[in-house]
Amino acid sequence: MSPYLFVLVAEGLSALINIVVSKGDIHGIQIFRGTPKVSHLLFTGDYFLFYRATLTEVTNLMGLLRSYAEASGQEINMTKSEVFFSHNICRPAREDMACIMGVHQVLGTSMYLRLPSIIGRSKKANFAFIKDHLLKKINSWRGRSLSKAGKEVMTKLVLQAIPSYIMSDSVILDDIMKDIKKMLNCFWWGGINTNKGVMWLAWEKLMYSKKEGGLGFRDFNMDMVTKQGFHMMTKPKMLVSKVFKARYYPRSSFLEVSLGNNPSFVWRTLWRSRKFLTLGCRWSIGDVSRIKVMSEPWLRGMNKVAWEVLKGKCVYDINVDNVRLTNVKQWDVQEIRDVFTHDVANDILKVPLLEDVLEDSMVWKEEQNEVYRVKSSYWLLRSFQTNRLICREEGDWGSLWNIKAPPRAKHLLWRIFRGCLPTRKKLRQHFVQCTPNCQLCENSEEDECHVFFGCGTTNQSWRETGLYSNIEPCLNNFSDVNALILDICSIKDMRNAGRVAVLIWMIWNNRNNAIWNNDREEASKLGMQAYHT
DNA sequence: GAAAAGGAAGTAACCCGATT
DNA sequence: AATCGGGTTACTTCCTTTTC
Repeated sequence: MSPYLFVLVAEGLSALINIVVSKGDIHGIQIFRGTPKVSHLLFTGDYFLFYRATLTEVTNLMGLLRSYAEASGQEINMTKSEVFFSHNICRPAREDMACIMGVHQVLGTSMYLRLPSIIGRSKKANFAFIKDHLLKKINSWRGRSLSKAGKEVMTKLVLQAIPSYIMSDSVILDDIMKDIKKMLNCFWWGGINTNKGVMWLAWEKLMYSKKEGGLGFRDFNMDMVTKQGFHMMTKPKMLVSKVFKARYYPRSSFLEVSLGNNPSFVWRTLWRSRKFLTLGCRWSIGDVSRIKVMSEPWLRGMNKVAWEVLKGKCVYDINVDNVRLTNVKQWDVQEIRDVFTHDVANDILKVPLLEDVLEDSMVWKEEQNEVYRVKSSYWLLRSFQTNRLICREEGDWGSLWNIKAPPRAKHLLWRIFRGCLPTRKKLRQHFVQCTPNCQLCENSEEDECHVFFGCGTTNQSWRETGLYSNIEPCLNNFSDVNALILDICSIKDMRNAGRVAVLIWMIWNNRNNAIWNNDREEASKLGMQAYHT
């Protein structure tokens, strides 16, 4: 059945339930005083019904479901349904009621929408399934030979998307995260049939952005969680927002509340996102404002919320309304200058009071449309972490990725720059047993310089393409391959740079074919191919 | 030889029920 | 509603082993 029909029919069920609830025949559950009573949650074909575990309510519910089935013509499959009882219902009572309804009892350990429905103490075990998913996916792709560029797409679009669903409302444990990164790194550096191989770079270094010399793999976990926090603040009318607000911060705002007692796992996660929200969120001030001056982020262009105060006696109690003229939407300049230090006062006066903002509303300052985006949040958080481990690798990485060449060629250049191209010399440095000499000419040691510029065949192919005139002067000036290639890539003519990149890739490809498949191309042919790509 | 992985042990955090 | 404590689980740190 089409999903739309499902929704239409479900509306009917929802209405039915509402009627019965309002008559008092069935009571929804309330997890806390002040939270809305929830009697049902519907998600496409899945229905969650909540009610008291008494015989009358059970029979009422069954009657309701029967009339729904008759009216809609939809059979409810009781064998596929499950019931979960609270701990304080004794065993015989549970069995009786389950029997009346004709459904299984569950312990609550099952999964719903690919998420564990109850998260207990051993989260490691609860979330271990993520690793299985990933492993399956990787295995299903093993055996196909993917270029590094292909693997990049695969990793970014497929593999990292698997945990993202779970990541959107729970922070994955470090241990599991470590394993995931390990798996991805193995996949990245591994060969066709095996995930083994020299891991030339740690995953953390691949997570640098492309401009910083990495490949831009990301970990969005915290940012996705923060998105939920943003929703919680900006959409107070959503059911979840209401429930969480009533349970955890009934009298204060989301940003200033303490963790509270008996916090749930999800609340813990949301709660942690506050400090990241304060980095990118700003209040837009409405007509009547309850924003507390000291504890809420509402100033523009300030990284810290706290500041120095002149007459600091009760600033913690005042809100924005107190430093504003009544009736007119303007700052009370006199008052502000009296209470705050000079700099702070200037900052305050810079905050615009917009006529068309009626109510206080939270906006995301990193985006034009002021709506939270995981992407901008990621860069924001990262910019705050720069003083820690994250530092960029030296080099002009921008020009590398801007070259007009197929991605596979650019990836090869990147590997050369990063010093992780498995030439014989490099392999021996990593203590892999192999002969040191070039496999094509067997004259000299195989290092990058020799492969791409020194070897007889390659030299010839440079001439064939007519690019030799470009690189010849460089050969004498630079001793370092990186600097040489970089110089060629930064020449104005992007088409030429692209040709150089392609030819380099063809040379490397030819070398690999020669070594592994004993299949060697003529230099002239290489040159021609590179020229016409 | 270097980096990653594994192990052990001590410490912090957490869950959850009991208590008032 | 809030706090406390017992028992687990997770994290940290340091060290050794393994792998290429």
